[in-house]
Amino acid sequence: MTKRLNQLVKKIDTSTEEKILAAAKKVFVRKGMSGARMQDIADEAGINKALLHYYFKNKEKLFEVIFVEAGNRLFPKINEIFNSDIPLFEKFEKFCDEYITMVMDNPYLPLFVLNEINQDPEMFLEKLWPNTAKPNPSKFLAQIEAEVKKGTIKKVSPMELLINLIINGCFPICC
Amino acid sequence: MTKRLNQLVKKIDTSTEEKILAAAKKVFVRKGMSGARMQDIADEAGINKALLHYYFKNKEKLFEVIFVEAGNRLFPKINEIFNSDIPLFEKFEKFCDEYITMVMDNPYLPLFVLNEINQDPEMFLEKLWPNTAKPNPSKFLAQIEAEVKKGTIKKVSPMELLINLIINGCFPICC
DNA sequence: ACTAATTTTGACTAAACGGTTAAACCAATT
DNA sequence: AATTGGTTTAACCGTTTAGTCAAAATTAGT
Repeated sequence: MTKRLNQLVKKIDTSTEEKILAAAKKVFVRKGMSGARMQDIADEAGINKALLHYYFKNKEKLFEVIFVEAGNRLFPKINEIFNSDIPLFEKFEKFCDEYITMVMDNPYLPLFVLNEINQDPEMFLEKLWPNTAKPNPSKFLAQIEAEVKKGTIKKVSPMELLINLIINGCFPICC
Repeated sequence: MTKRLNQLVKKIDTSTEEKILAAAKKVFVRKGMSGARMQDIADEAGINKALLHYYFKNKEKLFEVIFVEAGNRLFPKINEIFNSDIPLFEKFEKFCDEYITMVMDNPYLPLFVLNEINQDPEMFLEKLWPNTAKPNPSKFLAQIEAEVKKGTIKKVSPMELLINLIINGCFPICC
């Protein structure tokens, strides 16, 4: 009786791994790698600290999972959007819409990712970049060049424009 | 002989306090409060770790000095510029010029300050804000309203405009 | 109901870290 | 030369922290 109930509850309840990941995300994103404590994550997940090491080898591995997930959410389908065939200004709209929505749901995410990339740029290149669809800026660049020649926009560096979009999205509403 | 030489060297050499502050700035700005190690700062300054506590009571106090100094450099004379009587677009130019120059000299500063404010907003309000000339946005706001009515610029929130200027300055050249 | 495998825990360890202390050092004064 | 006061250091201390381990609890198969 209780067994069947437990099984049912187990299926309904979020699994331990999911609880850990949710807790780790919350703590890491808020405090950063060096500021986060394994004990805090365990408390947040409502489990024993040793269980963290049972599911994830060590702090670094657990952080890596969160960081990669956060990065893939922050730079979601930037390339998919900007490499696609839709007109440039529709790209801006689509990007801003999706991006700002995401930032509003995860306010601390951009600063977190930006900061951790700053702390350890190699990890970004090794762990995040390979998982992302590689950029093919040629199309995006060509579209910008075209608009510049038409005179619809001023001459800008495509990369700077992208960075501006990403950075400005960090503070869509606050203050 | 050596005594006189030492005296001379002592006067020529930067003082210990200056060496500590320079080292602390370098380490704190790079690694953040939680990531910085007192030993690293001591090593960077080329001194014993205990000497840090001789000049500054503890890590928190030393950090505070660096944070306040960094903040006062990052938000330098924003108010002085934006409260002044010069025309709006000259304000933009002056601000961008001074600000970007500063960021180029201290690339890690904006992200550092932004991040630490995020970690402990109260410290910002208690330690940094009081040392800054209070803002008087009314003039700035009025100027923007005027330009909007003239049609020279689109309708924007003055605060958002300021934030955009500050944030965009974080990545003036890189990438 | 019994057993084996999996999951979870409390207690523990070793290292890292912030901070303290007493002694050594050094220039200036007498 | 001895004394004094500010400066610097090596050694040390207590706490925190990531990580370990064996035992307990739970689950799943028979």
